[in-house]
Amino acid sequence: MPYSDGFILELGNTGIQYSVELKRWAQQANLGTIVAQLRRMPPPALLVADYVNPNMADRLREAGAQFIDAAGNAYLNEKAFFVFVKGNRKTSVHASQRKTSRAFNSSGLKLVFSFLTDPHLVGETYRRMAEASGVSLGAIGWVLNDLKDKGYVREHGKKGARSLENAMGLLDRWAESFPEKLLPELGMGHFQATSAMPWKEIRPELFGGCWGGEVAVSRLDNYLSPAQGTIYLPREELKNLVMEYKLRKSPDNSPNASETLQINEKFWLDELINVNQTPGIAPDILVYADLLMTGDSRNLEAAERLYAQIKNRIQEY
DNA sequence: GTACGGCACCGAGGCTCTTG
DNA sequence: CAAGAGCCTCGGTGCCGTAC
Repeated sequence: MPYSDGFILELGNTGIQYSVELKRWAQQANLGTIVAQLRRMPPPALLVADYVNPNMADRLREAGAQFIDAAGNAYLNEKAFFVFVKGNRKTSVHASQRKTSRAFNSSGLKLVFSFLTDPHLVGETYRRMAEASGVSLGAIGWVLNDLKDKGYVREHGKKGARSLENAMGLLDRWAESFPEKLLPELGMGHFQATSAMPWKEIRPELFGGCWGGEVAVSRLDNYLSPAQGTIYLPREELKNLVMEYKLRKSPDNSPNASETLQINEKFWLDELINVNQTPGIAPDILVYADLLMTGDSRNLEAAERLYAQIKNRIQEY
């Protein structure tokens, strides 16, 4: 039985009806996204995945997110029953084979990012999209066809005018794939700042960059005081920023101390995307993805408020 | 003629399997 | 268990057919 955006599953004869979110894989990086999606569904909500690893199982349980997977792992916690199973191995039989999805690979994610930042771009030509997103012309067609298949882009009229459909659903898919497929390509390393709260001193906008994550949301939304800084910066500016603020390279596995900065490549172009963004602050959807990725409960709350703002912005189109 | 979208080919990178 | 080879997937380049 479908509801607006998913399915209802009734469990045996218990009379309990779950809203179901289907995930092909459930990796740690996606924890925040998954929990946020489940919270938005009519309770009780259930994650159905092909495989949940033991670490992920613990974290989902801590977050109160119920799940079952194809390898026999589960966390179900309703008044009538309690089930927690973890540690069953993934097998090739259980894992559904990965279907290649052009729309949510790194080039697709860049293009979708441009669409969500400026929905008008969907109606432009392939060449304009390529220019604005930094994705090659040849890749645009693949991504658009995939988006059409999945129902996120619709063409209408003889002229083939395009528009975004279910933009918030697209945002969910984007925020979910971003940490896994695009972010690993962007990381330029962790750096140690000289002060304990480097975001008070460092101004990435002087180098064409901006703050993401907690620092960004703290400036959009007074509620959250940042604990960790993420900067998006053009790759060629890294040396200049490091020299200006006397940053030291620290190991990638270093603890999340407040003076530790994560610096990522800024993959979009301000001039080409029509962004109504605050200077020095990353586009809202990127901040949203950054917050979800942490899985931290205060960040999830901030992300929910940001989600509402993004929804208003996109619906104005 | 020009701008547009589709498509085929190619190179790079990553993953997996096998062998020592 | 480690290292190397091979395969597969993905994204980019560039060309071609078409429509205006």
